[in-house]
Amino acid sequence: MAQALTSWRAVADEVLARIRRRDWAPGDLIPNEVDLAGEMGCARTTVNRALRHLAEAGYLERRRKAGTCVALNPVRRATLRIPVIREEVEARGAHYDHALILREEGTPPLAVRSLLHLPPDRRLLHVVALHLADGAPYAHEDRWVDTETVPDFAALDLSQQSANAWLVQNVPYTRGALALSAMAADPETAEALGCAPGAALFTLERTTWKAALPITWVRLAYPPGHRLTTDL
Amino acid sequence: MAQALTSWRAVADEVLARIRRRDWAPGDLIPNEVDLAGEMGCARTTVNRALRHLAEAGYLERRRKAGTCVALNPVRRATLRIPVIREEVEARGAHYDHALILREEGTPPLAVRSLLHLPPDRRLLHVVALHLADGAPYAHEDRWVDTETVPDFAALDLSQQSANAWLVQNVPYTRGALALSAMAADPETAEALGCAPGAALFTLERTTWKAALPITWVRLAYPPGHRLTTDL
DNA sequence: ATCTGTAATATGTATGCACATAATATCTCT
DNA sequence: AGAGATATTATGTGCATACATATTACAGAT
Repeated sequence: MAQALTSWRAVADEVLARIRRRDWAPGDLIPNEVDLAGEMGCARTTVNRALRHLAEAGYLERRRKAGTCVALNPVRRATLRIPVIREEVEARGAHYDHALILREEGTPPLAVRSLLHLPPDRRLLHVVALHLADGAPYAHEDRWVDTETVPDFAALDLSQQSANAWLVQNVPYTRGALALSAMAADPETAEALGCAPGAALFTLERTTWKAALPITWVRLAYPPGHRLTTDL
Repeated sequence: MAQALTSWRAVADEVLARIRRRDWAPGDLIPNEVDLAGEMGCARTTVNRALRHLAEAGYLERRRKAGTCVALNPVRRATLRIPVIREEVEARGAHYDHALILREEGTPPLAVRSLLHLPPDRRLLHVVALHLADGAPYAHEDRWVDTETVPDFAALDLSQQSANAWLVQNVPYTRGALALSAMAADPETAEALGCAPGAALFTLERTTWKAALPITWVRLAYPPGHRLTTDL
């Protein structure tokens, strides 16, 4: 070994370099931790930390006894920042504001009912709002809240704070699902966002439960051109 | 302590339970590692492992000397599986196939040029293909490849294997960017996917570099209704 | 030949210890 | 009071060691 690699980051870098250099090709079994530790001149703990990190990042696949091999598909996952709209807007140096468009009890559409596992006659609170950046439409929010699970929500003054802000602060969820998709702008959404009806909108849907009880379903629709980005 | 929590998972579970129970509310500083280790009846290393895990998952924020506090926003990130189309299709039990629609040298549009940091006159290889699941359109792929960075690509028989499969196997990248968005179907894409022109398509764009050299830009467009999902 | 129990082995985890590092708090000098 | 040096402190990391656990490989039984 030319130089002892004694920090787990250095070890991880070296292993990643070998993968990129194809010293170790996808699918290959790489040396075991003890051997690597010997080669690198550090403790097995350090190698373990490095390899665990690379496995979490998706570069390696590890199985007890079988060993560690280079992942066949270098990147099969990405972590993306889920926008917290107010922060997102303010991070751009813009002034955040939101406007309540609708707030009434009603029967949610089938798609929402089935996602939340609700009976057909169950009534929820329907909230529609528009998020603004410097006065311009930033995102359109369509939300259904189960006021049986979250009774305090009914009394909330939504002109003061956004539904999302209140919910994340006050109702910890135990399970959630996220779906990214696209939708054609319906007339109401188009008007709110100031785009043409039928325009292609990027959407982000989130459903949350507290144990088995549904809390809320929310869909954010962004104006045409909006992109959610991340590094790989 | 009722019961010594001696595995990092148990410690993590306990800490998460306290956060959910609001013993520790968002923004609160939680006890330091030494104290927690004392309370839980385990080594500081174990607590460290647990807290590090929760911080990576986004539940905690940690700063040296300042301490560890409960994240203000429980989930601000999600890891999502990036589809490897062939696998995705076959995982559904469908037969995968792909069809080459176009393959010719040309000047990429401005958006692609600027993403890849290329001069205006630079010519790239343009490849358009359709991914099929049981013969039905599954995703439309629009790709530009820099054949100066990847000379071997020019000689590739794209009817045999997909551009993506070859690239991930043969050209390790050092940097990549991912963007999720929506677009209105242009006539060619609409025809390939069998949807109406102007329909809202969910798109996934990936750009990759090898050091400072651009490798490829690719955009996958999915038929209306397609959703990319993940748990929170 | 197939099934089954057992040994071998690579990774996974827990611990005590030491020292590194970042960031805040405090003290000192002007 | 303000600037800058210094102490303090919580997390970050490395190491040696021991034991746990999942899986494979192999040997022996049927």
